[in-house]
Amino acid sequence: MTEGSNTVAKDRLLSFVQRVERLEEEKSALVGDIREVYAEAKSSGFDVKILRQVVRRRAMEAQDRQEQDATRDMYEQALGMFD
Amino acid sequence: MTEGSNTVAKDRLLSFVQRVERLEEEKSALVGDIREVYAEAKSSGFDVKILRQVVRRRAMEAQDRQEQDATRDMYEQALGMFD
Amino acid sequence: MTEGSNTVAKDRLLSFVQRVERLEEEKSALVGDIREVYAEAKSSGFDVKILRQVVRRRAMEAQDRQEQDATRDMYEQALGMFD
Amino acid sequence: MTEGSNTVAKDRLLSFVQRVERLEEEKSALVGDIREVYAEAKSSGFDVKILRQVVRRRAMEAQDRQEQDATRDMYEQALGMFD
DNA sequence: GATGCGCTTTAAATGC
DNA sequence: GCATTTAAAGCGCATC
Repeated sequence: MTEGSNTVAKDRLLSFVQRVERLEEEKSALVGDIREVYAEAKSSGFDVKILRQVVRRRAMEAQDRQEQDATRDMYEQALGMFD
Repeated sequence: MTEGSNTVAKDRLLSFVQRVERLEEEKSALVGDIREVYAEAKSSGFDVKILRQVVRRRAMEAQDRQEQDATRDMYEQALGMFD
Repeated sequence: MTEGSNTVAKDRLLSFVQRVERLEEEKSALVGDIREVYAEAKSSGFDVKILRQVVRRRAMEAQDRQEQDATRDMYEQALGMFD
Repeated sequence: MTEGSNTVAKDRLLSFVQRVERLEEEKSALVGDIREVYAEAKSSGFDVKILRQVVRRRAMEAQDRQEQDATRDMYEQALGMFD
């Protein structure tokens, strides 16, 4: 075959792969940007690990977060983890 | 060759692989056991997700955990997340 | 104090957090886009799991990839995994 | 109350947590053992990363593995990754 | 009400 | 030892 039977599938495959690769590239750039922000925060004296936690927790609805905290607190009290 | 030159390496390779597989098997069994404990806790009315958090947090040294909590609290206060 | 002493730190904190959140938002959008491409590929009959492997493998230098394949092949031959 | 109303729940909670912790401990030991086997294999000249792949692949049914390889090969051929 | 499936999260491994 | 990358596990949904 010249321009054989599976050319279409081949082309689609390549198209999908390339679209993903393009998006992955952009994603990598953003990951780099985020890293830079944290690096800057760190050099301003903030604790990066905690900052990441806070960002995650802000993404949760306040309601959910506070309910989770309350439940966990209750369990940890019961276990004497604050004594 | 009968009992060819690479038989030793082959045997070592197989031995390593089998040792790992044996250990992985035991590990899988434990993972299953852990899952069962959580399932039991759940049917006693506990919140499994929070329980997992608590177990994780107990594994940290109490000191570290409380320091982390305090730092995070300070940041979250500053961000008005409790208002 | 009016506009107290820690206002600056507070503002910097908020600024860092918001910059990260903005970037995370963009990142999430990209992750969503990638997911969509795979979903589309899937509904064209492609195997998404394998596609992801292929994308990862393309990211490795062709050289590395072929070396890895060769080594793994050797091990698997030695273990009789193709018999 | 002395031996108050929630003592039972408290006890159950502690019991669950401790059971999990015991199992997690054993699991950690196994993870350590596995790591040691790989370390030993490495010092015998084997490539640990590839070994891990092989162990994973042996865990898949041979059938599944060969199907996956065939599918991936087809895709990679279509993408000209072997040219 | 189970079983698969995809998304999220957590843990482990790899490389600097 | 730390940070990034990769694999595994948990969780929720949707479907039958």
